[in-house]
Amino acid sequence: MAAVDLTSHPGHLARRLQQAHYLLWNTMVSEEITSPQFAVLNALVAEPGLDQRTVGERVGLDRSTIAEVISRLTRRALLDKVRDPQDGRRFLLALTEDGLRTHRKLTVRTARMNQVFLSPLSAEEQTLFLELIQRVSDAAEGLRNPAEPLVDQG
Amino acid sequence: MAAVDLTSHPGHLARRLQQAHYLLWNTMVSEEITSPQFAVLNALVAEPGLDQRTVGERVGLDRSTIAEVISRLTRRALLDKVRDPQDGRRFLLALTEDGLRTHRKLTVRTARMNQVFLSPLSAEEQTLFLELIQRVSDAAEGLRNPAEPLVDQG
DNA sequence: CCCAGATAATCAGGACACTGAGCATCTCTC
DNA sequence: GAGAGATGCTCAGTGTCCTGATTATCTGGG
Repeated sequence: MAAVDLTSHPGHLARRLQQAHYLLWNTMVSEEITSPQFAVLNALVAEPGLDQRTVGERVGLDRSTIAEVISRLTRRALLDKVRDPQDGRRFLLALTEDGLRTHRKLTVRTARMNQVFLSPLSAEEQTLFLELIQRVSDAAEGLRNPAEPLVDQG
Repeated sequence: MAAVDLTSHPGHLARRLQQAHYLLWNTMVSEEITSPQFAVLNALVAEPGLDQRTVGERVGLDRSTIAEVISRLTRRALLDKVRDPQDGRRFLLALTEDGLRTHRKLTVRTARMNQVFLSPLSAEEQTLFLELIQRVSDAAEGLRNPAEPLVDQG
């Protein structure tokens, strides 16, 4: 009676986009390491010694998810986890030799995959595409932590 | 040493986009019904009496995931599941009165949410955005089932 | 010094999302 | 009509994702 066309729903399309990416990642990059796991490795290459929460912030994962991802990476000996002697609540994270090697290897493959993934778009469209996604995500993200809680008392 | 800028990675951005959408959906549409669940309801409004596999195909969910989603919707009495008398393997699915009501209610809220979600973009950008996502997803999806398996024997 | 609030991590519980394996049913062919 | 292959569904296992509650630790005020 009143069904909607889901192709005009950005949320639905976002889900499909991620599935498409998952598929391509699995065939072109790795069946062992997932895309979020690579993001964590990458964050620790950029800034070794970060704590869990901060890594999560860098790659966009909440406290629970980042804990799980890190536990898997630790189990596979791709990163080390040490109590911060300065602050007993924190764990300091850093890649192992194996983690570094893995990151290097996957970086190359990831670049190739991104090319294939975006190949249906022209060069200008690709740039625009990335920019549009980012603007939409950033805006919605902003709604989560209202920077200024809107003064509404006289 | 060689960390990558994830903002140029469409996969990473796709994940962030979906998280942003999840957040907005949760606050503006429903905390009970998820976006994939709404997609299933919507598919059954359009075509009542579909079987599980076909619904999954319509909304982009694999056989296992669609089974779980349907089991949740059935548990909440939003849809009915009946053995196909013509084909004992199939279950025929159709919305209950409650399911129809829920779909109607959420359709309105979803439209509002989509507006907010896309509001950082101009009207032209919005159209373009949806089109670009779809083109990328469709292309990657196409790699899954090669329509013509490329004859390579002389 | 001690306690209250903030902060890092864990745990429990729920919802997607995929693959591979297995079961029931249908269908096609001989 | 009996076996072979295809097809719809379920189940087991893994990996994101989220929220709410709990635990351990730190910090600041009295």
